[in-house]
Amino acid sequence: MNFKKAKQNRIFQDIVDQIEEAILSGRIKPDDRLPAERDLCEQFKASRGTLREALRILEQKGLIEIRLGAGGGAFIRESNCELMSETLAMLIRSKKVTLAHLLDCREEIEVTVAALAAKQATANDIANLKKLVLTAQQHKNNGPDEWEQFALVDNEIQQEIVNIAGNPIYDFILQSIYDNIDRYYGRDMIMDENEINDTFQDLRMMVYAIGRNDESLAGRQARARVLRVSENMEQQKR
Amino acid sequence: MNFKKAKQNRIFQDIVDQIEEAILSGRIKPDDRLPAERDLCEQFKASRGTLREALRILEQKGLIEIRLGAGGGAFIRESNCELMSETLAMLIRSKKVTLAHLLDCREEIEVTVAALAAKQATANDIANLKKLVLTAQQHKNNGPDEWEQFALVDNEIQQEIVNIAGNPIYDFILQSIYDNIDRYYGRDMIMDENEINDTFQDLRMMVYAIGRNDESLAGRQARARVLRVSENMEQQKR
DNA sequence: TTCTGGCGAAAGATCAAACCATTCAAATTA
DNA sequence: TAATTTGAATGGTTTGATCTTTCGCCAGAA
Repeated sequence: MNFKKAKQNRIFQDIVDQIEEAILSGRIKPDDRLPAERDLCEQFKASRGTLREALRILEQKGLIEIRLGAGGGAFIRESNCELMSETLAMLIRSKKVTLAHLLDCREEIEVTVAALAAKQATANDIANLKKLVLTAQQHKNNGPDEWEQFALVDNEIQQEIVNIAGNPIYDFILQSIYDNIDRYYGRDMIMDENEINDTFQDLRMMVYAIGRNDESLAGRQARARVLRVSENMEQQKR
Repeated sequence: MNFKKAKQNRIFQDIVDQIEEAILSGRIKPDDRLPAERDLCEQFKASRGTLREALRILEQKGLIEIRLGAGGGAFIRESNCELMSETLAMLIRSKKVTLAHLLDCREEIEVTVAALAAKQATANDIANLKKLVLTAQQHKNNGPDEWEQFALVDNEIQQEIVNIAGNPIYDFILQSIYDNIDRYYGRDMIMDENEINDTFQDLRMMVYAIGRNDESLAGRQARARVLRVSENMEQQKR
């Protein structure tokens, strides 16, 4: 037999479970506010200390956000991948994961995602992508003042490709990886004209490949693109 | 500018940071025990309630485990991917992720990992894999009594391949995905003789491909293998 | 000698009742 | 009208007591 140890009942855990269930089942929605601590104590018939331990756990799980002062309290949060990012960050801090691991993983997953997107893209998806590429092209041609916006559209395209791939797990993983790469390098990425042009070509080709539902080409282009980004980072590091 | 809001100083957060730093930097090691709550209060000059909120957070992060009774206390835990699994589990419960997403993601990542392993496998790695395949073959040939051990060796081989790929992020992600698939299906996987034979052939071929450093073939074999597992699951579901 | 039950200390779990600090908004004042 | 004051709501922290679980030890029984 293989039973798990029956953890002793801890009141705060029961409170956590109840609130968590209410949130995840959608019974209470993002931006809703839980009753004040003192009221919750009444409802759960628990002391404030115990209740607060429960709130700490929910807060750390990213399910609620606690605001101070009048009108404050525990607010339900939109779920996001912050917790996954934090987990990765811990693995990095404990030296189990390095920057090279992050970059490699990003490369492989972006390739996978691009191929998936190519396999599944509908006419509608492709039209959207092409529109975004046009926008990017305009920003590029309008000169250095709009390069920042170019970078934004670049991100939008990447995001759209992940959406087309249709599996939110990749989205969460990639977001977490980006977050942690940013912590190494800072968020800002400086490109000169050549790099902008190269990046744009990569984008155009990748969208072209996805438009033709060519998985293999899309994957290759995705790899080319992400390798260029990695190189750019390596240079700025020095 | 893009600063994060400077959260007001919360004492328990400061305590969490200090202990977390001590753990992740290795100043205190797994199985070490923190001082008793009442002693820690002294050291941090904080009340027990505050200290306990900090311990709750550390416990939730999987960094410590709290045992009750005499000789109990807060013990440093070996870091593992439990937290990542929990995160995934929450995404599933909130309906953002489905079983199909898990299976797809598993498929793509195992393919990626097999290809990486093929690219990087050393002679030593390959020898290890072949030894494991031989063990599996013996268990298979020894009949139904040893099929359970066959399954174990099967897992070992998969684990070894992830190790050869050399990027722990894949390991964490895959473990988390397995954990969550198990929660759907239960841990036990029943195979008949045909399935055992097929699985063994997949294994053999995959190791063969890795042994020849043939990324493409390794990837294809990995896909064949994981698809077979998925099918088996689908059947048992009915 | 060896097993068993009970006792007491260690350590976490919980409770209760304060008081402090922050924030918002309504009331007051210049 | 605009700036300032003030009060209430709400989370943050403290203190100290009590309950519960667990472990080790020891005396008595088999």
